[in-house]
Amino acid sequence: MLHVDLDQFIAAVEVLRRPELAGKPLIVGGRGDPTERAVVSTASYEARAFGVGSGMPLRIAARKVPDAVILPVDHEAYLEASEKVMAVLRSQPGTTVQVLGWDEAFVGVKTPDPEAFARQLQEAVLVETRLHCSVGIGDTLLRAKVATSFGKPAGVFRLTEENWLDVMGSRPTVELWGVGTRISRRLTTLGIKTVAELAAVDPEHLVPEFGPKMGPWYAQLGRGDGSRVVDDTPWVPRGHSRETTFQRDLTDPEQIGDAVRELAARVLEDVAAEGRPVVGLTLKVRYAPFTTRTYARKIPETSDSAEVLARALDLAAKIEPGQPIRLLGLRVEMTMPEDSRQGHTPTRSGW
DNA sequence: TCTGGGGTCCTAGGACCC
DNA sequence: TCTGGGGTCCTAGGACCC
Repeated sequence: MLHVDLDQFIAAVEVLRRPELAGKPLIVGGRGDPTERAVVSTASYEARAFGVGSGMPLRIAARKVPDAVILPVDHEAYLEASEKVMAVLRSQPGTTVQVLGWDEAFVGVKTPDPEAFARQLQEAVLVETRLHCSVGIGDTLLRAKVATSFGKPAGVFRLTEENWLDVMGSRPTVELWGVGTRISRRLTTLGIKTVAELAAVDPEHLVPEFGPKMGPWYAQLGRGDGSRVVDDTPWVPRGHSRETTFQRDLTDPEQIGDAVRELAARVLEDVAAEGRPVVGLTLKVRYAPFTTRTYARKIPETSDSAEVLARALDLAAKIEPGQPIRLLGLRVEMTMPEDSRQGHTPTRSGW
C-alpha cells in the first residue's frame, strides 16, 4: 500500500494563486495578523529554514522571520485543492483511497512495481493539480506512512518488514506515528529510547504503565506492525465541535453565556446537516493561561436544537466563575449506528 | 502579549447494581 | 476488628493526529 502526502500543502496552494510568492518565506496562520492569538498552520520551506514550524505561535514566527509573507488561513481553497488531489488518486485504475486529512491519503493497489506506480501517481497529481507530493510504500499502513517522511520532498521511499529496523531501529520512538513527546518520555523512563528497543519489548511489559490496550499497541508500533487494509468506507463523524480563543480573556458570566450560544449555533448547523440525534455534550474551558477543565454530560437523545442549546447552557452554568477564560469549546456527540461503526474507522488497534 | 481548531480513542475512578 | 466481587455506566482528563 502507498501513503501519499502533499509537500507543504497549504503554502503550495497559496503560491499557485500568487506565483510571485514562489521562493519567499511564507507563513499561513490565523487571520494573517501576527499581533493576534493564533498559530502557524504551515510554513514554506524557506520559512522553515528560520526555525518556523506548524503549531508555533504566529507572533513568535513573525519575530523569527521579519521578512515573511503572512497569509490568513483559507479553508475553502485548501478543501477544493484537496478534493482535486483525492479525485486524481481515485481515478487511477485499481486504487482504493482512504483520506486522512486535507493533504494525505492511503492508496491501496495491487501492482508488481510499486515504485513505478508511485512515480506515475506523483506525475498524475502534478499534471492535474500542479502540486508536488511524496509517496511512502509499505507492507503495513504504519510503514507506508512513516516511509513518506523519508521521501520528502517529491520522492518515493519503501519500508517493509525487511528494512524496518535497519532504517528506523536507531531512531527515537517519537518518530513513530502515534507516539508523541509525552509517551516517548514515559517510554524513556522504562529504559526504552529507540524504535529497536520498543520493538524488542514484551508487550505485556508495557501494560502496567500504559494499560491493556495502549501498552501492546505501542509495542506493535515499534515493530512497524499493524493493519494492511486500506479502507475507503465513508467516514461517519462521532460528533462535532467548535472552539474559539478570545483575543481578550473573558471574565463576565454574561459574555460566557453569549459565547456558548454562539458556539452552539455553529455546531448545531453541522449536526443538522448530519440529521442525526444528539446524545452528549462536552464543554471545554481553558482558563488563562493554560489550565483546562471539561464538563461533560450525557443527555437524553434529541434532535431538537432548542433542547440541545438549553442543555449546553445548563452545563455552562457549572463553569467556575472568577477566573479569566481564554478559550471555550463545545462538542456535541451524536448517535452512531452500532453496525456502521464496525470496521471502517482507523481505530488505534486497527492501524 | 506564547499556546488554533477540528477530530479520535483510551484510562482511571466513582457510582450504582446484583 | 463490618464493608466481597464483578459488571456497567458516566465523567474527567490525557494523548495523539492533521
